[in-house]
Amino acid sequence: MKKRVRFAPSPTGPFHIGSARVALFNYLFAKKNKGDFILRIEDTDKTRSKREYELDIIRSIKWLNINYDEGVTEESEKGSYGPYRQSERGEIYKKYLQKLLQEDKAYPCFCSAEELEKERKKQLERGEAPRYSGKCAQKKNEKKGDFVIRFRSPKEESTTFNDLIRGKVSFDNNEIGDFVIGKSDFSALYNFVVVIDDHEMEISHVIRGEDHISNTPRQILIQKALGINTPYYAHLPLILGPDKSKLSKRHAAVSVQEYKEMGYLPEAMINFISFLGWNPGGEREIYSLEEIIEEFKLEKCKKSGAVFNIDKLDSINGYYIRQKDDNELAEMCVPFLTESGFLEQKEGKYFNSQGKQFSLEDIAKTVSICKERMKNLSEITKLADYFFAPVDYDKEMLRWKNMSDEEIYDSLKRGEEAVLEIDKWDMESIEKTLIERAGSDKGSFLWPFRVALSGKKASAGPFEISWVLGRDEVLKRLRKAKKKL
RNA sequence: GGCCCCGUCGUCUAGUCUGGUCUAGGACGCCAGGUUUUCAUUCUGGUAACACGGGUUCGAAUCCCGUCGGGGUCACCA
Repeated sequence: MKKRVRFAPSPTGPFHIGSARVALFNYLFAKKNKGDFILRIEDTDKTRSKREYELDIIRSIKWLNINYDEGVTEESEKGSYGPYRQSERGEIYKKYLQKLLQEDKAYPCFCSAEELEKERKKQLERGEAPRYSGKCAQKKNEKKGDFVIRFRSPKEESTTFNDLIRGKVSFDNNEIGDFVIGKSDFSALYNFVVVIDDHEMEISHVIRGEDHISNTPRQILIQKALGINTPYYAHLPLILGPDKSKLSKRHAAVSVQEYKEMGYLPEAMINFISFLGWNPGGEREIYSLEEIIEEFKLEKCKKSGAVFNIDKLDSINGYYIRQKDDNELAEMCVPFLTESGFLEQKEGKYFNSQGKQFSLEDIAKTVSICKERMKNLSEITKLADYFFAPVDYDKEMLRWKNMSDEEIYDSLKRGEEAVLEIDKWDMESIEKTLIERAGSDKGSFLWPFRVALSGKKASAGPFEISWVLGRDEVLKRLRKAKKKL
């Protein structure tokens, strides 16, 4: 039988990194097993669901290069099991809800919310699992006002399923109680719609977060009542914050969009996230998406949660940045440079605030000498500011060790002469000439030179900066530095 | 609190199923050193863990039991 999996997020907020991982694992499983991956939008909660969040989900998944075979797209939807939005599947749920009602496997409950809340509190105080008393379970055809539809769950025995990651998981049926599956207008609730959709969409494996474990017996009970098959279940461990609780906004940035904006590369995110709670075994840690698919096995998933370690992400991201082709990297950096005001894009050309024009090639050169210092794309603005804007710095920064002002001035002057001597403006000639001129005391020559160009204590090297800046600009900056003394 | 799940360096993990090759390996971080004008890159070395207690066994990180610890979940949300 063909394996079919789904990722079923609710569009109730910015797309979460934890959700992204669930989506990824479903995708990996589908690809590895030549199955189908479906994106279903769980928007039964009309008040909280928003179209903008739905778009955020779709775009984020796309940005990560996770493709799905069926489901909601930006424009419409694809696949033959639709509609893929639960808000559009009301009639389907109604049919099943009525069936259960007719067979007396579910019943209307007229208890008021206040009543229920009181009961719940009491149970909680007594240290019991709150569950419905069953007050309306026996009353027939009471017809006054709104009601909810409760599932008549068995009071004896237990429900057990074989989790593909955790093994046997068992729940006492008596702990479950008669839970609500729908309302008087025949709109259906989560535990019910999931079962119906997974069945109708012929989902074979449900791969989701550990937080759904306790919903699983309820869903299995509904499947039994309906006489439909139970899919395989696999519950992934959660992504944790530094305090080991579920990763949330108070720990770190949690939306995929935020990571994109900070300048993390999708391939780095994928590599990092897939190795949270999963590992192919062995010592290699850098894998492309294709390689991860090739290695992917559900059984290799860990059972325990994994702390989201931003340092590790940074290190992986830095690695991917260093591997990137300069031109490609330049294009990826442009949005960050324009966003922060260093460059302005006009008719496909780039200008700095002084009106100086930069070609993409210029930017690529700049990026090429900064990239080994970048942990993420946004850092280009701090690392390369002196290429796009005038430098300003304190005179003292020019001082190498105990040099006197005169020595610094002399050093700068020698630099100027050297620059004039360089015949061919390429990296080798620049380096060769400057090194020759530096003599044995490289620091006292190279440090003031470099600071004059970059205005920074830490930056790329003087040869590299010179190469990118060009002779005229280098001369200009050296002269400007001399005037400070 | 009830129920469910989990427990190898600070963190991500390999090893656990199929006990011995594990005086527990790798990565990130951190520390020290080499290269280097600076920072970064890179290279070398170091730091640091089988939660605890009982068993079973010639032998346990690996199997069993218990304890402790952590997390998840208990809606007319999903």
